[in-house]
Amino acid sequence: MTRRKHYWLMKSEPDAFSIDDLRKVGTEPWNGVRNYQARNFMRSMQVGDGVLFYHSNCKQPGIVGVASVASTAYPDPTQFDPKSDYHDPKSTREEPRWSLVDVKFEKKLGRTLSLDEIKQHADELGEGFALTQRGNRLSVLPVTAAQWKFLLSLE
DNA sequence: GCCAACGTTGGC
DNA sequence: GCCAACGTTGGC
Repeated sequence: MTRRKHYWLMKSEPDAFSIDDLRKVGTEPWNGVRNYQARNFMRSMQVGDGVLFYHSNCKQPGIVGVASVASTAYPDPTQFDPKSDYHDPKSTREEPRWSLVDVKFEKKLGRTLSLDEIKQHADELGEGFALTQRGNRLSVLPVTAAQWKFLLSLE
């Protein structure tokens, strides 16, 4: 079953894991997502989907690179690890609560598309752009093909 | 470091 | 099932 490529935006704190870190390792299991909506988005991802890599909680928040989905969703191993910050004692191997996908580096943008700049294009991006919706803290969110194309045209 | 916004938890 | 308390996110 094939379907059209979908697009996503995934946030990461550069102090913890930056676009340069992703370039270094190539592919990274996107562990630690502990929000059901974000998890459900990951479960609907397919290999080859496009990912905008976003730096959050830092000096210049914004889109810094492009990645792709490199696996379908599978259980996040950190949920079973008592020593991990992401350990979830309520999750079992029989019925894992949390999932992740592997994310693969594609490219780093020539410049950061800052949140400030993105907000200035609210009209082109439309009402439905989850990133700039008030109070939205989702770390994984969908991007339409039109939004994807527009955002990357800003580079 | 502050704090608004939001999700989750748990007592009732 | 309500909702207050608490924890987290993330811009500023």
